[in-house]
Amino acid sequence: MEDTDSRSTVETVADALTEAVRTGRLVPGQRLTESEFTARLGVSRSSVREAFRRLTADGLLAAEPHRGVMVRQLSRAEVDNLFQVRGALEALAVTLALPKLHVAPSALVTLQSDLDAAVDEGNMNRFSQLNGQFHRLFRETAENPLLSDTLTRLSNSLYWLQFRVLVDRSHVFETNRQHREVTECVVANDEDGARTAMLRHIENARKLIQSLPDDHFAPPKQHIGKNASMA
Amino acid sequence: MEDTDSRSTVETVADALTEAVRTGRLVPGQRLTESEFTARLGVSRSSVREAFRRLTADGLLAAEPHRGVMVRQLSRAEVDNLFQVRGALEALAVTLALPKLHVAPSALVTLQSDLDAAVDEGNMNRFSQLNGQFHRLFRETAENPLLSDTLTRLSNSLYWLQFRVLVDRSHVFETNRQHREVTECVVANDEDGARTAMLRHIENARKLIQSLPDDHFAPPKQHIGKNASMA
DNA sequence: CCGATAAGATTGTCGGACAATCGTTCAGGC
DNA sequence: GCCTGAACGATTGTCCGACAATCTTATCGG
Repeated sequence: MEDTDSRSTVETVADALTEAVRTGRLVPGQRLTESEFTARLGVSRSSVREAFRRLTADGLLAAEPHRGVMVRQLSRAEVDNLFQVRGALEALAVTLALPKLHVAPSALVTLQSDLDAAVDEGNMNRFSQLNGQFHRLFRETAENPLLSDTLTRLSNSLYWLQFRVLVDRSHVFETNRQHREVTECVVANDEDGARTAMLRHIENARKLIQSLPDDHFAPPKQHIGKNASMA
Repeated sequence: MEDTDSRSTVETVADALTEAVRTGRLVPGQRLTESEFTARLGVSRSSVREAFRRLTADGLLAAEPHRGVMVRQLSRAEVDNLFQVRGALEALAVTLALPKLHVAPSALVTLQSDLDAAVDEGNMNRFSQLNGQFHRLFRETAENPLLSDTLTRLSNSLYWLQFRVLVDRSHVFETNRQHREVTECVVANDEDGARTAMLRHIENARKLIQSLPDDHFAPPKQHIGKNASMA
């Protein structure tokens, strides 16, 4: 705990929690209590609460009134809902990014080479990491911060499930083939083709995730009425 | 005070702030201090801070570290970014909602009649309200809570600008004509037509908003803060 | 075995306190 | 006179302790 406090306390806590989720020390569905982290990280309850709320907004945690927060675990229905939104936004990202990527495709083709190499080596962790970079490249090249942030939030919610799928060797060839399809359409300046290929890729990811056993998902539940602020 | 506290303190504060923004008592760009509302609403600073964070996540307020929060004011670039995302998501809402609205179109056609009536009467406030209901009908019929919440958040950020545009009589005929176009496509079960009409409607709204004078927008973000712009 | 009740745990809210940071003001140096 | 910079006030960030409200769990009685 001898951090040089260059960032704010809340950021430190939030980063620690994010790391714990990413490394799997905290698994989806697991309940987190405030007191647990005030003690472990040596910060006040206020900071822990603030970090909880921030990560909840980021899609990494889920909060229920008077019941605390847990590592977010999606139901199958929520996965479908998320992929509908994700598909629309990733397609938009392709449309916005394509002109820029077409004139300067070096980053994309390099990334594609790395993906191919990772597949050849059977290095699933690296492939998973590069897969994230692939999608990030599109949403950042789109130069729309709102779009990028929204997609990042969706990705955060999916992190665990996506990881479960991507480490499976049996799907990696097909998945990477779809990547290559998108890349080739971008190089060929084929917008419709790139969009379609990306949508097919997203739909494929959805199906792979939905093929996971039930114990990876939250039980189907009624939607929690969040906020109704219009009249 | 004399409220029967059926909801939580934070919700009460958040609702009060939302109402203040909607009625125009708080205008975009205005800075809000915590102490101001602890005193006025008789709640603790914790609750005010929490309410600020919640409304920031909802897109109604904007926060900057160590500088507090203000009523969110978009720059022209942010408006464009928002409308790109909004277009993609409203189009998705149309696609998802169309089958359901086609078999049970009564709510939609009633709403369209009300819109037409509001136009005939020149009742701009009512038209603005019904316009919100029109879009809300699609995103709620889509039965995708994530999509609905995301679109609601975008709408919150736009509320003020949209209101400025909608109260202007000179655009209401064209705007409502586009509504009717969407409605007719839905009744005719023409998905592509409905999507296209909705996208045209959204793009039209963007242009109307961008035609507002500069003082409705936040200054464009720039990293170099050396200029002296005093008034 | 099941339901009702009591005890415990956890969150929601409060009030105060202090440090860190930002914006402004004002004095001094060029 | 204008710019630089130090002091100041205002505001946010963080911590602490306390209590009420609510949820969870354990216990008891039918």
